[in-house]
Amino acid sequence: MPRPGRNTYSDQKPPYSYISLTAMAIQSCPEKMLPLSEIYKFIMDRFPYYRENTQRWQNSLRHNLSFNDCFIKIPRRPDQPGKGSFWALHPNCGDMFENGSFLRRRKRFKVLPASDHLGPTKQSDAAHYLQQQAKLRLSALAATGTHLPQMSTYNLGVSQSSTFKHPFAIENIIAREYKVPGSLAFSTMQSMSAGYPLHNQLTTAWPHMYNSSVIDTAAPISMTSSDYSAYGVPIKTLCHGGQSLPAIPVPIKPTPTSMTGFSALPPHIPAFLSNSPQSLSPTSPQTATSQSSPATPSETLTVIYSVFTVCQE
DNA sequence: CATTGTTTATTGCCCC
DNA sequence: GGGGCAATAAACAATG
Repeated sequence: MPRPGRNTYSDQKPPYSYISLTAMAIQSCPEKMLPLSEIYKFIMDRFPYYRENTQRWQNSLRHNLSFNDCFIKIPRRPDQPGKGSFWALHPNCGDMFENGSFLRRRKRFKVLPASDHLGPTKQSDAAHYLQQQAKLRLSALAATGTHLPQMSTYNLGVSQSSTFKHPFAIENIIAREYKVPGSLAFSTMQSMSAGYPLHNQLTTAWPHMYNSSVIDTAAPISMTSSDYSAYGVPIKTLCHGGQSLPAIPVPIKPTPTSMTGFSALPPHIPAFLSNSPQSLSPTSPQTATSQSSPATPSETLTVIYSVFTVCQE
């Protein structure tokens, strides 16, 4: 296999499917939902290959968004300006990728037509669920400062198929995208190498991906620079008290059956859905100092249950 | 009008 | 060879 030159190497087509790329983009933002244009931007920022022939791949990507049940549309709130909806991953599409790797998908995620089981399988439920999740993330964000706390929102009782983090896992991929101090980025790299026996894996295994922290210091997905929220209101306003929940928008892709609401947390949420990128590194300073985080997983879970209780009424 | 979203069709690859 | 998945093209509708 001839190795292409270094210059052309980074322009190679990434080994990810559009589903993987989209999932990466969605997972990279704190709200875990992005409008289409932001998904485009994420991909183009990270993968130079996709800065060309945009019409072609963007059409394909839109096709994937609509075609695959693992993506759900979450409508903007009425006071939210902008075109198009937010896109999120279906909460039950966990373990879609083997070992958390975005290189390979286990099987196509399909929403089951029946609704007599646990978890928000229906599009409407999933959208509802994700709305709440995004709100909780933002609330936690505002309560703890600029970064997400170590709130492993779904980690309790979740199938932790991957304490081992595959180097192709989302955490390892998007971690570099996060706006972190240089020293932290370095320690993250170190911990990744420690967690997986590959030497210098990022620079050798990801020639097709830019380290956007170099080319884009104002990381577009950091919370502070994110100019959109899923609720169309300033973060501070949104998180103030969190008492008066806005009306839950109706999902755009309705199911024929009536909406029953969901009475339980999803039975399984993948680890890659639950972890903030910072949490991938057990040695990262943020992890080391996260004990001061006010929201423990159990506390967060309690909050979630409370929200669900409210929403079911 | 540009963007976003849906749907259908075709093709290629991989695996059983 | 057939089935499943993914990439691509294209037509078309909806929307801001």
